[in-house]
Amino acid sequence: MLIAHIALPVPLYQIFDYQLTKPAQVGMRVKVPFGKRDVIGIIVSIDEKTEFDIKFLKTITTVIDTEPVFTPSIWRLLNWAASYYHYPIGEVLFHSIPVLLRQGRKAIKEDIKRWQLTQLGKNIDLKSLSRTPKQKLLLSSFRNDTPSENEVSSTIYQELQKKNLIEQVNCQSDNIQWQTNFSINTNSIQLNKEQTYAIETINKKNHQFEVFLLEGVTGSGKTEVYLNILSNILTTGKQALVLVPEIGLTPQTIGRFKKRFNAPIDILHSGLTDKQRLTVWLRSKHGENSIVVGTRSSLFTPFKDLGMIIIDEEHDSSYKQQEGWRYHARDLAIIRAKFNNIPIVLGSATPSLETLNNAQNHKYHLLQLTKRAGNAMLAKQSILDLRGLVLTAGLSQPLIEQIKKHLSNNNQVMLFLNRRGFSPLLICHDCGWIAECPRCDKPYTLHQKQHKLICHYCDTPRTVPKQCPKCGSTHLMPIGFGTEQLEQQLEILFPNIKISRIDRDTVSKKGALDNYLQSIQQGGAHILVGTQILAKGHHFPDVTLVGIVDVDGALFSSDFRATERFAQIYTQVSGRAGRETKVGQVILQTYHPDHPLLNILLTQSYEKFAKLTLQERQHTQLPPFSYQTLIRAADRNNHYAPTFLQHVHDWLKEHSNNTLWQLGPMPASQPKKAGYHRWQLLLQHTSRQQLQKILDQLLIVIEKWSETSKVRWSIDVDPIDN
DNA sequence: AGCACGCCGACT
DNA sequence: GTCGGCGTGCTC
Repeated sequence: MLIAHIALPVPLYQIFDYQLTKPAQVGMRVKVPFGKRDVIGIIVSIDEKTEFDIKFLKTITTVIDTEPVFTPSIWRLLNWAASYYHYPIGEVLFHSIPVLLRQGRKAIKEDIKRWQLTQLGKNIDLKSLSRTPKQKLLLSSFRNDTPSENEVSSTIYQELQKKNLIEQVNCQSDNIQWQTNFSINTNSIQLNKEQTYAIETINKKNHQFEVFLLEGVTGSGKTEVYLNILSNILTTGKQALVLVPEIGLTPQTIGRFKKRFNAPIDILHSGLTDKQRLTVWLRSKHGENSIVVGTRSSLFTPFKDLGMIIIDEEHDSSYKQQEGWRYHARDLAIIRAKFNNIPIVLGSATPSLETLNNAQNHKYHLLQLTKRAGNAMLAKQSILDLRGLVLTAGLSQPLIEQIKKHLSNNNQVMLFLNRRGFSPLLICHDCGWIAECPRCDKPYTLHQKQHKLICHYCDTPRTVPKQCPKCGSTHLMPIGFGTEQLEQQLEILFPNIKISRIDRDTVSKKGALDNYLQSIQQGGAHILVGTQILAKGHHFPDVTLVGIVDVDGALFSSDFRATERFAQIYTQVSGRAGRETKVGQVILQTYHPDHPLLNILLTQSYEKFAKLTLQERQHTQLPPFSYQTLIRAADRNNHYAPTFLQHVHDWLKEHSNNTLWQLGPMPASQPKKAGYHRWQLLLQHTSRQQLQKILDQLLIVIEKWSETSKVRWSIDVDPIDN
């Protein structure tokens, strides 16, 4: 009797066995009875053995697929990933496929429907449609055999169909290979020596696994290098995968890709419907597109013949999934490239220290672009000592004077403040009561325009109280400042200047960011206020002054990666100030003007900072010189979670002969969230393999403990705490 | 994760 | 008297 071992979309480190009576292969989806319900599963292996009592085996209801949903290399990747991240294989497999496939939809392209003229439509006099000009235009375009696409609303089509002038017919999905018509639209951009060298080096080795780190300062032409190496891959008929950070999908960059290659390019962005996602997935699997550009989860797109992976802005933390299966898309992409034996290019102006370390050890091939295009000059950078100065919404008088100066030259000013809202605190002036989120025990942030208090930890809003609930006083004061207040102050200080605030609150509406960008691109005096969103990716050619309103928050954080993140943001930002003809200026406001990090960044470079910080990490045995895993646990009574983690700690201590460092159990960086008390235990080891082995054993025992079910626990391999 | 079973509190 | 709260246990 054949027995199929099935992974199910449940959070269990377990495979379920079923009788298999129909032909099927590993990697296919099946429908099976599971408890009282029917679920979709994926066949992980087929043989004749089972650990389970064979009498009680249920039988697979249906085999959904006619071929495996996973390509061999994705299959290998996902199995590797499930074991590396210690996450249930069922969840991993299901996470990686489009939603519609998870729900059991057939993995085949739907018949492509096409509109065509009916006999009546061919012969009817166009004049009869003169009262409906749009229908007339559409009909005549059909007659001229130039059906204009998207522009026409679907209702026009339906009207014509009602009049029996056009009809829908099925047509064979056109199987035209893009390779046959492939061409490259070369452009006139003159490559510099460094670019040429990078391109040649990568092209020389583009048939085998190798990790390239393309370290290119802002404006040094990384995209042009990408386009050139992609040309080379596409010319051989292979496909390519390009990963970009979450907000990095700028229309300009995508436009450049589409312009350059006469081949289908698919973009996976958050605005797609499930159906569109499935279509891209299928196209890619069947080799019908040349390039897929997308964010983190696009990593799991199957390809018929993948030839290269590019990770743009590889240091960006949005590549790390922060809930559920906490994988790192950059790290997994490297594994994927290795399994596929293809090159992978990591691009960044400010590589992560992990990646730089690998480059220094010659595990990665380092290629540098140090020249800014068109001889753009580096910005003047200076520290503004805030001690003893009077501030208005965080702005010192000297900074305000500088803003004035730049605006009067018809230039633009960018101000960074990594804090949304009006003020991060609302306090009662008479009794000191603080408005706190009861679920998180953290102060609410006041959002004045929305007339709401919003908890920035769990996102729950509430109305702003008119009175202090403790003493009844009506004197409630906002303390501290965020982008909203900064914007408001700037409107008072510069009444005739355009001001755009760009943060999560203002760009959440669809198209809002595009509108802002457009208005900014038009040029002229303009102040941009924003959080980190502003730092990423966009080109603001007329910005000549960048002000970092509050750097101290980043310098004195308990997270050992905070300085790295600050250095990255700072470097990216200062790289954006000024262009060919205009010298830029960057001003940092701080109460700690002598902080060594600031001085290294100002007088030297990100690279120098990175080298020094890596040395420090080596001395303190922090990543990348050791490997970490975070075990989290949460409960409602603040008792089960810490005791559970204490047991984990004790068990590990007993079973790891002192080579394992443990920190905790301790309250998580956000000790209470959405009604749950959160605890964590940090594990650190100098050997990745050893740590993996310990985790393997740990999981087996954790699963057996009865107290485990009393907590919500999770495991985070290579954590990046936010 | 679902889903059922099971045992205690406040309601048409 | 029941409806429903969520604690507990199980799923081949």
